[in-house]
Amino acid sequence: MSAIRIVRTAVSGIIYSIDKPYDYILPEQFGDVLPGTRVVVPFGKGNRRTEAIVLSVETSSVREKLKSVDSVLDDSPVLTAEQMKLALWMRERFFCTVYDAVRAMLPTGLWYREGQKPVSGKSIRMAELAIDGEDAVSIAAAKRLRAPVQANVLELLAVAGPLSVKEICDFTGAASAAVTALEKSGFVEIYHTQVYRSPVEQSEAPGEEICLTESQQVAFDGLKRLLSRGEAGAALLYGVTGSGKTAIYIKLIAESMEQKRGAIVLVPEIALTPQLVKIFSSYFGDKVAVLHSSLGTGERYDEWTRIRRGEVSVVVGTRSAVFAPVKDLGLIIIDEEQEHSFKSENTPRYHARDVAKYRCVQDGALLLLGSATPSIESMYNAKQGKYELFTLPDRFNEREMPQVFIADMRKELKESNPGSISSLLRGELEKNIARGEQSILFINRRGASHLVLCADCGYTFECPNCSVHSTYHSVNGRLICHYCGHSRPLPERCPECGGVLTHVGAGTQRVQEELHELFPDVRVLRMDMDTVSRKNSHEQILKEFHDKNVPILLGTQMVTKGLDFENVTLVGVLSADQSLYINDYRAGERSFSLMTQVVGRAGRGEKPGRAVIQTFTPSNEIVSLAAAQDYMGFYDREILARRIQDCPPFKELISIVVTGTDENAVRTGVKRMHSSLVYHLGDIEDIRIIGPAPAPVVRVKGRYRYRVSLACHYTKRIRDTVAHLLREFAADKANRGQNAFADLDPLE
DNA sequence: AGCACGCCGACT
DNA sequence: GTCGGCGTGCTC
Repeated sequence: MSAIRIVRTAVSGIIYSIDKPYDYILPEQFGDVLPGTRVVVPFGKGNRRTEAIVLSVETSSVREKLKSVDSVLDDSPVLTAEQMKLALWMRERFFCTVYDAVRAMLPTGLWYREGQKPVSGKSIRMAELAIDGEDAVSIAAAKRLRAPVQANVLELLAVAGPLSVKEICDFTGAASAAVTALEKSGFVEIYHTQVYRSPVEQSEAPGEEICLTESQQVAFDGLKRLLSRGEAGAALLYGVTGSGKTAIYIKLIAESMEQKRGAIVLVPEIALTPQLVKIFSSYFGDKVAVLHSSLGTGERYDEWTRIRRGEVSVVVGTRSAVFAPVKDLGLIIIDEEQEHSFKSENTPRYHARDVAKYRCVQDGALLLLGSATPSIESMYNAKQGKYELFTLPDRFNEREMPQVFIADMRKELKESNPGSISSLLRGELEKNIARGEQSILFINRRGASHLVLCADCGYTFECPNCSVHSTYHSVNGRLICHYCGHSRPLPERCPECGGVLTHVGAGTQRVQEELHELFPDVRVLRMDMDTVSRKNSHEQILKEFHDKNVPILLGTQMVTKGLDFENVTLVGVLSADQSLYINDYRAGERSFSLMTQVVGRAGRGEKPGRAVIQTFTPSNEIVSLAAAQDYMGFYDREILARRIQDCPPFKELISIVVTGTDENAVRTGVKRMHSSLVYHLGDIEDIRIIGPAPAPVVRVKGRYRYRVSLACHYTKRIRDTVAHLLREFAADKANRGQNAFADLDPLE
């Protein structure tokens, strides 16, 4: 009997607790199949078709009772050996299935769904001269009388070089038959090429020569030295807002391209990619690709393909772009590295910074973290010498930092101003309007904004599925749940006592109305999730703000970053409190970073800037540190708190979350999990086992969520034990109907 | 007997 | 997660 081939695979569509390698017979007919290739296999009792990825191929002479591979999805591996290793590492570290990790690395179009064809590249016909240009011109002259169309085509190709058949036909008015005829006679060669649906907006003008300031030059030289070593390294570039980090990124990328190595640049938000892509493409042309979640399936697939083929040297994108299959990776830049969007809140619950570190070690690449307000962890690592620290202390062109005022909202209330604009801010706005200068107002919409409550009994509207307050949308007059999307009309009176309903806290719409009352003739542009949902609308709003010199831009998170307008001389933080007082050890860091960024929006041009921070607690130290733009002061204060709280960077936090529809069952489930953790890990000296407690949002989409958290050093023993307990939890009948998952370094 | 439903447990 | 198997209990 001849040897049979067996593939060891990681299958999709399974839960973590049964994720392990599954072996299948690989029938002869499939030819060579390498690790990293996707296959379809029968799985489970019903033998339903499941996508799987080949981990390894072995031969065996003994016929085992195994099922057989159904089909092979890829001609060649879609993941490299390194990527497969990364997937296995992610499973260990983030408690996901191997395939969860694989899915994060592949573009959506590649996924297999029964009966559905995967997206493939579009191919077009290209025509090129098969003879040299001068010959083509003389042949064209000879053909002029008998075949004038062919003659035109030849002349065009001689001048313009390779063109698509369609372009030729459009340009000369020829039928494609003319081109085919030229191919037959051997003058022209026709070939097929991929046409890429590229979302990269090419910049028309090439980028200007970059001149670095003295401090930029020092940082660049140091980073260049690290990059040229060609071994894994990490650095933190701490540069105040407007200090010119992007210029250093560009020079560094150019340097790595010089060394024939690729780069990945991660940005926190989709909204920031087009700007950066445009700048980068002015320096690196079509060597730039962009990857983020709002690309269409086709676009994403094409960008991914270009990257994989090595046609791209720079990838710009959001979190998942950290997996971009860049050839000879030499550099990963994470801009605004403290941003929470680099942490995934869904399976696989990875942090892009962790993945980037792993990839840099794998590839001997440099990891560069850039920020005006580095995360406490990163600054700590820099101070400990784990990262090299580079500092850009000055704003570009030596512009002054804005002058910051703090408005006491308690006083406003006492002086019977119940609105969301303090008299101080109103005064500053008036000045700006009079001078024809622009202002940006920032609302933190987290938490209680858009809250509707009863003025008499204090009744508030909660979503019937989730334990969060519903958000009132005046567009359709409905209460909408921010988490599950459930919506219902707003009743006219309080359903409890019949009292009058009032709006508390303010969303962008409410503030816009208020601004309209204060300044009836002044235009206010609004930028938030509602107005930005349409494609490209973000840029349209900003363009309008800039071009039409609209006096006031009002918005949420998205107004805080990347915007650079000369005429903006005033910014306002309408309520600093909402983010300060949420129950999360990073609330201070988040608020400080937010306020610093907002303040940094003012005075980017010639004129000096002002900022107004409104708060009900003006004595809060973080507010005053942000007002003073004193990051190091903030760091010194915060690092002490972190040490006391047993939080990162001193300890890692891992939460184990139990979810289910029956609240009591979930509570007993999480208690069981808690005692297992105490039993298995209680002997560790410096571990803290916290909880169990309801998750910050205890009910989401009808499921209750309770959690128990560990503050500890993230050792192999911890990983193995948590993995073991998750499997044990799933296997225990007592936990039927409940789900347990672990989240390393959870967001809140 | 015949079947609807819910729970169990295995998944290569 | 998802399916078939199988027990329970109800109905014809």
